[in-house]
Amino acid sequence: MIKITLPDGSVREYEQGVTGHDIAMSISEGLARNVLSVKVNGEVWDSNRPISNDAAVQLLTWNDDEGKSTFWHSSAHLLAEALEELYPGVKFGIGPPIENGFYYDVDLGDKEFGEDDLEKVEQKMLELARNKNEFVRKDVSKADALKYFEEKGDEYKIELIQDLEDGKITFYEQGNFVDLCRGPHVPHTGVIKAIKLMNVAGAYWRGDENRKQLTRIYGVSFPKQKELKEHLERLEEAKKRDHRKLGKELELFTFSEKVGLGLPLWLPKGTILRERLENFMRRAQVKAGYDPVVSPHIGAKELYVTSGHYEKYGEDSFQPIKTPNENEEFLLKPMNCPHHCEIYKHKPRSYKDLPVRYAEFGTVYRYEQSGELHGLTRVRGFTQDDAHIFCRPDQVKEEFIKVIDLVLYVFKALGFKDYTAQVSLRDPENKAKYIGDDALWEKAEREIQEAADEKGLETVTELGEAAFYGPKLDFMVKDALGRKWQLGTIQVDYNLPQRFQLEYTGADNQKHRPVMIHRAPFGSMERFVAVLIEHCGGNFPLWLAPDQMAILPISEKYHEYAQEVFSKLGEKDIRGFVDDRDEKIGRKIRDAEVKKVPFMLIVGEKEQNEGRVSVRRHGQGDLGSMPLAEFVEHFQQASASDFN
RNA sequence: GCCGAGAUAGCUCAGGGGUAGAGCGCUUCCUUGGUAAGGAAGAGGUCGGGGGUUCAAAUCCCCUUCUUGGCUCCA
Repeated sequence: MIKITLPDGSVREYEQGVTGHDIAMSISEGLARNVLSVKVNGEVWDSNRPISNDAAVQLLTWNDDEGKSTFWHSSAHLLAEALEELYPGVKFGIGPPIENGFYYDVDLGDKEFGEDDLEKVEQKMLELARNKNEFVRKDVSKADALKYFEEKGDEYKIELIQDLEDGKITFYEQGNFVDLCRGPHVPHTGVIKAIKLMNVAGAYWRGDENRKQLTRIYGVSFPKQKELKEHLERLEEAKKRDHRKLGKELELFTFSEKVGLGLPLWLPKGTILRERLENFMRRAQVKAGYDPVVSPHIGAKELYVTSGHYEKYGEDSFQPIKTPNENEEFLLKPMNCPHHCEIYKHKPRSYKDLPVRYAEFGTVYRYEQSGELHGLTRVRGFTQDDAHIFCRPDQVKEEFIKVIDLVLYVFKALGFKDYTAQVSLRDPENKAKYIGDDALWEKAEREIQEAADEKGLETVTELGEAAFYGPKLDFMVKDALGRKWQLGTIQVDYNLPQRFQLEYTGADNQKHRPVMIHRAPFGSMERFVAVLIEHCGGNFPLWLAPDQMAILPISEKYHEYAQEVFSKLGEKDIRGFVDDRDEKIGRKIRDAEVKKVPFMLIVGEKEQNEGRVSVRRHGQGDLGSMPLAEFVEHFQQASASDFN
């Protein structure tokens, strides 16, 4: 007999060789039906795999993330089985579960796989699922594993097996399909009841753009049809919050082919929103001891040769601008830091002057690959809420922490709770991608982690995500459709001060080298606004809303009073418009609601006679009539409470 | 840049070899109104661009530009 400890701490005795399924059966038949896999001493196993020793066991169902992963991983195998039936000779790459579903990378030879094929494959999968084929685990030797896939002619699996250790290789078989796989899997294909293949995409084998591009088929599956339906409805809802859609509907920004791809045009309402954010940041920065600076949009090529940007990105950048006469070349600035370094250098610095903090809403231009452009989140011209802090080495951590405070303040003010703090380090396998010496990199990496730890920030570490001149602390946020974007970023940099020969005179009367901290709490105005739009679904906090109120006269007779209210509110910095169209009040209300205007002020005979306004709040309805002064007070309170 | 999908009126979209359609928006007129769409009339499109097939192309084929879902990249 062996002892099995369940998550609630209870211990039960079972025969040696008991399976997760058996354990579930001993609790209830219903549970046994729902068990997808089982966690044995922290490792996820098939629910039908025998347990031979005492163990801590957790039964995993659809309600556990790991249970879902098992389910989707098995769905990927089912997809592969369907593909093999429909397209004999297909070769397989990898087919993992992902956050919302699964995919399989396949080589279909000459077959052009389009979206029309998805439904056919989907039907085949459902057909195969109904066979309730068991997933059978088999240990195989490396030699046998290689032999199997050599005979099958699947070079991708062979490559994968070659990297595996002999003795630890397993195959899984369901129906006529055999795959290299470490598992685990659901008991049989029959539990997969609802399947939707979402889309096809090209994906490079092993993520290497120099290798063959395989066809990646994305799908999602569920144990119940209803759950699939709900999932698809959630996706539809999320699409309604897409900043590209709302940006158009609310007239915030637009693009023009004639202006150029990836070059956003800010419309008046979007510009107001953006300026309010900028002013908010300016005030916060004044408080935090930053000095504003301004630098031009271009800089001599030599500037970027010095900074290292030219060597690193010159080929993949907008090419230099040439002057008509002299042999001069200028680059559109891709970064503000070289300019700020030169500002730092305009006079000698004493250790007593540091830290110096230069802030600029600097517009930069980067040549992004055309396939990368995406609404406002990935563009070719954008404005960073940039600043560079020049400080002594002993001030780095303190300054870094102050910046973290600023970023957190900004996120809090805007109600961003769902972010990840990511420590972005060098790829240790590929140090040639970065400039600067190891010791300084290590020092910077240590300082970032320490600062984050001191702020009690929960961080994830990503290798290979550093900037080429230094490590970063990035604040990542997801958009409506779950795509991750980097917003705020803080970077410690020992390299640029060296390249620009920045100095200050220390207490010892010797020259010393300052350290630079690059930081942008929003990241860029464009991306930040995009994420903000999706975050609030276009219902901006009152203090940011482009139109804070709409004055809606009942009829033409009250236009004059409406104008009077409008200018009185303007004096109190409450912005909006008078809807003086020849429409009925119901219509005006509807239009203001659709445009997500926070306050609607209805004015007619009663209001005019008594100096009042009838107030309606977006999404809430009629708040009743009140004297204008009372509305101003109500507005100001509402505005302040929107500011977290 | 690569693989897939798409582009028809300002917006959202239908149509699919034989003289371009709807709803909303816009303009004009009627209506002067009380908390989510008042009525009528009208203007508006070389069906993204180029080439080909055809008696005839928005429609079929090829190329191209842009948009889009991914991949790679992201100072």
